[in-house]
Amino acid sequence: MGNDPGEEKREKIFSATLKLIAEKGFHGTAMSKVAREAGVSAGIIYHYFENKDELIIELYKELKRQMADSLVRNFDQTQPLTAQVRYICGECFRYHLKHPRQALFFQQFATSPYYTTRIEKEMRCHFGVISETFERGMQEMIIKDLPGPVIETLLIDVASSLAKKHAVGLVELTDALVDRVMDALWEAIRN
Amino acid sequence: MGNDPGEEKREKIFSATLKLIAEKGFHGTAMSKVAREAGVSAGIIYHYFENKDELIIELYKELKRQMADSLVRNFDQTQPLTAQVRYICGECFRYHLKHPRQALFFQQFATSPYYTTRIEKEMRCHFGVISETFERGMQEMIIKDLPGPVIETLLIDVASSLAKKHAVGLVELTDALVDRVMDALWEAIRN
DNA sequence: CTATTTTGAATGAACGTTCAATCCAAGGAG
DNA sequence: CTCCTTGGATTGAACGTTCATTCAAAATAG
Repeated sequence: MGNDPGEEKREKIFSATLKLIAEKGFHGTAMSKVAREAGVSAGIIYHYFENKDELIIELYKELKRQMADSLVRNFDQTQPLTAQVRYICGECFRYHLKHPRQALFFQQFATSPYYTTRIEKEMRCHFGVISETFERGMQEMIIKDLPGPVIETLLIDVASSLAKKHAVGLVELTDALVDRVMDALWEAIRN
Repeated sequence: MGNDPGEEKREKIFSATLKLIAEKGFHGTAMSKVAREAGVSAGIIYHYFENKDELIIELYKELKRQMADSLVRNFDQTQPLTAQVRYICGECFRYHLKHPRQALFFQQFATSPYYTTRIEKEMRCHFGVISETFERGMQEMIIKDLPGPVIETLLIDVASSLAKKHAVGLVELTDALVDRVMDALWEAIRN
């Protein structure tokens, strides 16, 4: 896979940034530490990113894209809506449990000044299939007619919040517990 | 109300700290900025608190106490258990919507190195009535037997996530919508 | 007067960012 | 094959700023 070597370096910087931010938070993550963790010099980060803020926002977009891909990849639109919602919910949990650093990062990002409507709307396109499915579910009165961001909160934010608590040891998310939480969320959403 | 003037200053420092931490996070909140926001000199903070860490921990304890008070204030133990549990759920959800800064602060604190079992056990006493009610609710099968942190996520993290989205304009939280979300969450929690 | 509260300049460490200097791969010339 | 040129990639020391914290001195209270 003769990848662009610059792309490789970008990824190294991304993954070092993700690791440190998950551990120490935004302001606890120094650019010099990112450089050390990525095995590059401090200056080179500014060759690939304008500054620290842009690095963090670009990382968020990249991770959001990856998550959306993962949710949509095996999504089956021929299934009944109940199954579709459960699937999305389940994938969400599994994804965040499998990538605890991303869960920690997402939580921090969502409660930071970086989080804006502009960025969130920019990311909407990656979740097209999913939101369309929910809209149809609402029209057919199968699920409650709640605004998209509310549904997102109930599925995605709950998953990342719980995954974060799992990552720091506040709760143990067994498969059985995840199933029960998904059941509970379905009760919340369905009509 | 001839309050201790030192207590007034403490409160000023607390509210400045809360505001800045909710906006910028722990590391993004400089002591000098806290001082400016509180309208005091930088040095005086160290007269009331040993250092930044102690300030943050004391703020957490104070806010936790305030929240517990607010939940218990109009709590009516003569009501049927279902009404009691619902009442607490509703108050909790509304409290965090009403105090988004506290919600953001709690979220940050809970997943930071500041958060320890020791502090949490110290705070238990303020939630006596509340946790007893939840326990009885679970025993009598009124609500689902889910771990505390999961219930907390459904009430508190959902509330603060929605409050944030409301703040950036991603969704408009009308009273009617809040009621509907609260109903939905009750469906998730109840048995 | 004494005792307590308050100030804000001073301190050294750590931060984000810059940039002159170097490295290195690729290619043409001899 | 060797030498020279070229331009982007990379380095790390250096810069100015900001940080948490301290403390002698000033203000205030009793």
